[in-house]
Amino acid sequence: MKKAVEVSIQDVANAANVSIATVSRIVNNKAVVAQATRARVLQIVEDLGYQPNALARGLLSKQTHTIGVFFPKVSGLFSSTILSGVEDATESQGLCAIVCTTDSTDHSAKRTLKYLRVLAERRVDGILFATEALNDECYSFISKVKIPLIQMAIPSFRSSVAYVCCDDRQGAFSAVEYLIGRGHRDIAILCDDGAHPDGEVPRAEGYKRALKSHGIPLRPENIVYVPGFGFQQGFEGSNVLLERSQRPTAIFASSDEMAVGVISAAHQHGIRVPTDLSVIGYDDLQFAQMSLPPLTTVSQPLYEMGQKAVELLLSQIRGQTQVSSLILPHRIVERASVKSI
Amino acid sequence: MKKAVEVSIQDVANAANVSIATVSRIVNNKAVVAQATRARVLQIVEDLGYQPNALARGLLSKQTHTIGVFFPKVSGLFSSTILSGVEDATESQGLCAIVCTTDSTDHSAKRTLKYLRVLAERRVDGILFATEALNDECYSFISKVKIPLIQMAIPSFRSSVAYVCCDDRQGAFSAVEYLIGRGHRDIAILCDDGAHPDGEVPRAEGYKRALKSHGIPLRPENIVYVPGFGFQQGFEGSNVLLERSQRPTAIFASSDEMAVGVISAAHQHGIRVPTDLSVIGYDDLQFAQMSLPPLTTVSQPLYEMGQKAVELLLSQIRGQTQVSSLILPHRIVERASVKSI
DNA sequence: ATGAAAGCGCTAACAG
DNA sequence: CTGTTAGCGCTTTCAT
Repeated sequence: MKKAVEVSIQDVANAANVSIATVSRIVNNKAVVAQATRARVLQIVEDLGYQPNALARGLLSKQTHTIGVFFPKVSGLFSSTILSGVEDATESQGLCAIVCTTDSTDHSAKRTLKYLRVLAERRVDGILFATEALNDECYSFISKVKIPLIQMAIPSFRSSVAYVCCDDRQGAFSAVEYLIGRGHRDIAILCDDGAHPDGEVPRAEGYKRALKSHGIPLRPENIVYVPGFGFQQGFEGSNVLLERSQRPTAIFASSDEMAVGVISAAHQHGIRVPTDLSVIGYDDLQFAQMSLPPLTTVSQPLYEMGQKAVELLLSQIRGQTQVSSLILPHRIVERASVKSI
Repeated sequence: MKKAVEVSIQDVANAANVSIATVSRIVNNKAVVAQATRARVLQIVEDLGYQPNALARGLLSKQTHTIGVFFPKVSGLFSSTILSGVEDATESQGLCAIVCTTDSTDHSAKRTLKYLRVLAERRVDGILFATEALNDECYSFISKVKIPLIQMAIPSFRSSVAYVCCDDRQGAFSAVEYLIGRGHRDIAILCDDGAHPDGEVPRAEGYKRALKSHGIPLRPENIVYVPGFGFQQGFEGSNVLLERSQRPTAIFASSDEMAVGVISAAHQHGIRVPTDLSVIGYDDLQFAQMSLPPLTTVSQPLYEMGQKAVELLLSQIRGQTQVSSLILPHRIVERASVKSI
């Protein structure tokens, strides 16, 4: 017997003694077809296990119902939370998502470019790009082949590409204000030194503003830049802070992983969190509630971000020329890593 | 100007004054073509930004260089580590991976079935299935459409489907033996009650054997079954253990998340880890090293598992009828959650 | 070395 | 209501 995937519309037509056009109509519920034939054909479709060939369809319709989703290589839970939102949205819309991982260590973006080419050949309907700013070469490729594109988790500085993200400056502002509200005055920040599109570090900006708007003088040594958002960076970055004679009473970490790193470092120094030191994180990943103490943090709606990105992309695919960007709200999730003083 | 993706082989042929056959030969490096034409055509391909249409190619070749990868919905880091291995392997092989999430709460596997149908229509070259056993309906669908399939992370009980996983019984045995080697005798285990293919709970089996082989009597109340592998399950499941008058000196948790849950519960009870209680986890996910104390655990090579699965799948796709399964080695990673007594 | 033509599986006019 | 036909973009004989 033929493999089920090898039976074509022709086979069905033959078996049913109708033309392939009729089979097509029935399978796609187009036009009116006699009840009798319809039933007969449907039965045969069933018997033969006929599966319409999406390649042939796509060739005609110029739509593949497939999108590509790019994530940085090693981002763990952060990315997979977004992906989860993306995947739920695509699934419910009848799309498929191809995952593409970018290599952040490779500044020429060779891997990204390779994927882009592959996706273009496959005629994906659109592309979602997370977390990293698109470099020029990649961007020019995408705009040359004119594939709809939405940026996630980070604002795009190119006016032609819409994005969905949170306002990091605001989020940081809230976090620091929260700390201030709990009586803290000597607050440090740990942040990634990665160049942001506009050259600033939004979370550091938010931090500065919060201090300023509360009339708290900025101590420059309270801002420490580290290379990345990981546990290691949090751990090492906080050491300089913790070993100072006058230690800050609170640390705002730019990610939950960093925050957990801070807590570990504190622990090694015999500093208790939150008794001796308060720490607040950013993201609200799954493990924020699993840490000891459970982490107070700025929650980003990552899952929703993925969902919304798919919606935006879809409306762009459907021909909406001007799609607006989306700034999702963050919120503080209070747990137990901050003490009032 | 035409979108680059809309340039067809015909356009190139016209512009170069050759037939489409010649363009095809050049693009695919088939047959011998005059140096002059080759150069000219290549130049035009470049100028026009011609991208061969993968759909058309696939229609002819019956190969899509695409595979589908199934993961349970809420598995976070566990799945994404495997996925990372899968994606690296597919990328280097010139394949694309479509992520499909299964809904573990839905016992009829509606979502899985829907995806399976979609993948069949797209004529994916193969399927990778992680973590959950395939239910009968899904399996019969796959075998009907004859799509090559490899199971990951859990052994398959169907002789026709190959798998790559670790030996959980052995892993559990090692974990418990490790504990015994550190002087523990009163050891509890927290395990998922999910039905395993063969109806047993491999980690519980390994636990029992380890005790037995060291002549330690089994206390039935030391085995506690919980519904799942999460933090919550670890937390709640360990409570019964921790509130007992005679508390075990060590707990073997069936996952790192559970282990962290145990540590949190212990903390709440004022029980120090590892001073008052030792705990060992399973998986060695990224956060195992971030916990306080850092978690001693059984490391599963999840990333490698994903890679190997792709290799197995590929050899099956390439026509290897008998592909063998693979049991990857685990190892104990010593950190700081176990004390010698 | 190159071209013409068939055909992969399907949809969409256009006839009947 | 149903069949015929012309492609969609490509690869692959078979000629030349």
